[in-house]
Amino acid sequence: MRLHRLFILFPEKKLTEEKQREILDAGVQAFSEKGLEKTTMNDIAHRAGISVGVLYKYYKDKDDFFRACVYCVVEEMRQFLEEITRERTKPLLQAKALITKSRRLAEEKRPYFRLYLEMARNQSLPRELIHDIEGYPARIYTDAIRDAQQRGDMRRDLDPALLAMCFDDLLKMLQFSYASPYFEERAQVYGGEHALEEDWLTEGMLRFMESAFTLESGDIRHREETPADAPADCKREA
Amino acid sequence: MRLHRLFILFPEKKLTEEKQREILDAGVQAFSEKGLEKTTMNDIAHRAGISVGVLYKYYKDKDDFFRACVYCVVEEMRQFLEEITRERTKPLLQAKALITKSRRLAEEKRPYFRLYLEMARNQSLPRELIHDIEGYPARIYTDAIRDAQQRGDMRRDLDPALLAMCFDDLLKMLQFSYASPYFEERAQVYGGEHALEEDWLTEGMLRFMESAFTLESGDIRHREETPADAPADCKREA
Amino acid sequence: MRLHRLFILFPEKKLTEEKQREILDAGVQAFSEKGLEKTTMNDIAHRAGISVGVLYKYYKDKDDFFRACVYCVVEEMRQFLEEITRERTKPLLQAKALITKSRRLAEEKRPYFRLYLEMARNQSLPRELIHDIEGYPARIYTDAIRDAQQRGDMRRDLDPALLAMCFDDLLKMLQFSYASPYFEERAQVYGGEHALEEDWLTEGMLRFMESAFTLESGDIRHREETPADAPADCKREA
Amino acid sequence: MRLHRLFILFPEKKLTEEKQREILDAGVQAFSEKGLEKTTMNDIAHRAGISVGVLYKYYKDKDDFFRACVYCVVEEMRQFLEEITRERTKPLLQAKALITKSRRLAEEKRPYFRLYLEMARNQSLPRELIHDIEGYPARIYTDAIRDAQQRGDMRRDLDPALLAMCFDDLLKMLQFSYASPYFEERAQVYGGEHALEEDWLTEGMLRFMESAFTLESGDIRHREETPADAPADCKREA
DNA sequence: AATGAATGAGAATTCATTCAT
DNA sequence: TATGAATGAATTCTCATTCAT
Repeated sequence: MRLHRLFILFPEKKLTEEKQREILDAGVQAFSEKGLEKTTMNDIAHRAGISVGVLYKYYKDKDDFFRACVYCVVEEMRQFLEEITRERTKPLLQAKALITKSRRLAEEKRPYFRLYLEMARNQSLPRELIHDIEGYPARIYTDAIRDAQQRGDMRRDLDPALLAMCFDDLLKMLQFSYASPYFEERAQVYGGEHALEEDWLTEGMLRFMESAFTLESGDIRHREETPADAPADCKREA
Repeated sequence: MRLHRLFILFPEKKLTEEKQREILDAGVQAFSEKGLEKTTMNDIAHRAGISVGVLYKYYKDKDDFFRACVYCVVEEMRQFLEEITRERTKPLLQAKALITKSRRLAEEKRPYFRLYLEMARNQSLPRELIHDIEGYPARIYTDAIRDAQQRGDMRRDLDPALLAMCFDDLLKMLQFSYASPYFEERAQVYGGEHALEEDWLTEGMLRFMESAFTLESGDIRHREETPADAPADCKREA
Repeated sequence: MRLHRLFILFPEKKLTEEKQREILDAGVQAFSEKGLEKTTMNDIAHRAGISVGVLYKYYKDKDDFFRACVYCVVEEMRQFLEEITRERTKPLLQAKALITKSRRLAEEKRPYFRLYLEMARNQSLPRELIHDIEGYPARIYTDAIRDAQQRGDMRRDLDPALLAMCFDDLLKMLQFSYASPYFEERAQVYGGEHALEEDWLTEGMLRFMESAFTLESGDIRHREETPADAPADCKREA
Repeated sequence: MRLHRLFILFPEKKLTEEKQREILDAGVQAFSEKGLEKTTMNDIAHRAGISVGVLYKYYKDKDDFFRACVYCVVEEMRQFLEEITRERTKPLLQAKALITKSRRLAEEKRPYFRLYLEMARNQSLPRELIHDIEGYPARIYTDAIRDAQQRGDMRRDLDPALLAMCFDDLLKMLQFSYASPYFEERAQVYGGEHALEEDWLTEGMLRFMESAFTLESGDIRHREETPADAPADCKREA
């Protein structure tokens, strides 16, 4: 009621909400571009079209603001993960969707993933925050994998939590490859100039995972020694 | 490389070579502890037992010194990799050794891996440096994998370079888990309190890789649906 | 004075008069606690339960408001002095009352005296303001002393204005001792832990003044040399 | 020895000592002119002909520097007091010298006494510092007074510590009158335009003290009531 | 060649004051 | 008229870099 009246009297107050968003976006952008320390509060204020004073009205200090940006990004990622896992298809299909869409997300929202790296190196991050951030995907992945193991869709010779971590390891590195200049370059060291432009990385990793998470040692079939001619689709110039 | 050059510049001072080492060590330590920006040149000079003036005699500026530290670490890692791959055992055995010893290395030389993370976020790293750094392991891994594929020891349905990258992805995340506070905590989110102390992570990842890199989709064997009782070795307390 | 003017400006709002009082009280409190510069306009507004805008409606700027607070305090002190000197008893009795009641006033209204100190250090105080503030007590004291001199109740060998000033000097220091943390501590340096709690300071100063303002050099009586045993009432534990 | 060699090798090092002095002087000057908060570190650096960096090399922060200035002033005052009390003349003569020379000191070194006022209002002064500052004069005065009481040169009806405090009260106000614009003006309110230029204040207070500290109530002599004509030397225009 | 004091640009943060609502 | 969000100048403090000794 009261809120509604306020909304009518000061419809601009809604701008504040929007402005908040704008400010955080400016922060994420700036931090991901230049890093925590090289980004100045003035820079952020300028990008957001506000004065530093506003920044300090909403946030205690630079670190507080940085953490808010991290939360913002983490929340976005959680939503991304939620959306994909909402539709209760087979875990393997979900994983497939996750990988494919991660690539697009990482390309579109590079700052988000760079901010992740920026955060990961922060020495003063409270334990709880880390659990907050990693807990959700950890649970989602582990549960899905346990589920798949029970259905017989996934290898059962390993702790589901470990498989979940390996999955996230690979997914994270994939995302970094599309978001961080360093890991981008690294991907090209491995996959050549077009490693990221074409489907080399995404498709390749997808296919790697498909069997890596499905087959267990016991599934091994005897293979007769074969000569150097590998199948066409796995060849590539050095 | 750099070290060699310096040695030539001041050949009369055998101490210089040693001192250089000390200075770089101080740098690696400091940078990995506090990050590039939070580390001061005075701090480094103090740790190395020299004056800032010396620092600026050997290195153009802070960034130049940081890069030298990175080189130093990379060089160390290269040697580590070289040592392990020198003895021409089977690639799979080498991988095994790499993983097991990586853990120990990461624990003993945490600064090295933290410096890697610190470096990876640096936006102003020249392409060439990245190729320099990642090129060596990329080549080693890819060659070894191609080799193994030809012998039939490794799945052939994927580009060796891609498999190499996946391998390095997992290895890197493993190393980070033992070296970076953030990834340490993350490992515990997945594997519980003792994820790092016991062999949960190292052993688990090793076993994951064993089949992940060996089996290909075609190897799939029909498995009869099994009930909820997973094999003992994949169970874990909640 | 000022208060009167404001009352005329907003005569329709009886509340304003009261609010004014509240605002000034908030100011006096804040300024005396944290000093002129460390007190913020927001702080004052918050204490007074108003918005900064109001502050700037009534007062040109922070300095103007500070001066208003000073006036307020000075006015209060003037009333205090007026009340005591209204009843036309002997000057010496008035002085006695002044000292005794000053102590109570200083303890109850510490902010008033601290604000005095805060004001006394202000370099940009207009001459007139100082004359305004000190003129009233100066006149009262001087007149009373001149009066007492004529009656023979006070030493006549000195200018009544000078005696008045000495009296005010001692009175001020007494007040500071009960109101300012620094002078409080100083009193304890002289009189020990309980200098202020018991009557050491007040009573002592009263007795000091009694003869100091009464006797003149000519009154000197020959005193035979006496040994170390001072009279009981001047002894004190170490 | 070593110090001597250093002195010869780097005679400029002595400049540092001198520079220290210059810096503190600049600080005392600035703080006493504009107050603790209104004085900026840049201002001080500028006055001292150095850069802010130097200030922060020698002193932790502004507050630390302020305290150093206070110590510097206090030390100076202690020396002043020491010099005067060194020659073991009669306490009353020492008091006389103290008052006379205080005036000159206060006029020459106004900043010192203004800094005292600036310090006295500081809320965060540690107890110990206050005891440090006030302890020395308190002891000197109290001892001298006790001594004089035993000789019969001073009134014995009061605690020597209390008399000491009254003496210091009057001395401090005298000093303030010559050093602080506010108390200067106040002195003129009492003593007229030339209160400070001529000897009205100094001489008057001296004569006031002479008997105030000498005579005790018991010394009172009966005085016959006298008419309004006070002695010439105590008259003054209003 | 080594030292480390000095420099001063630059960053974080505060707060008096304004002004749109 | 009252509000209090927004502004941005000013201040403290840091630290890469220089240079006289």
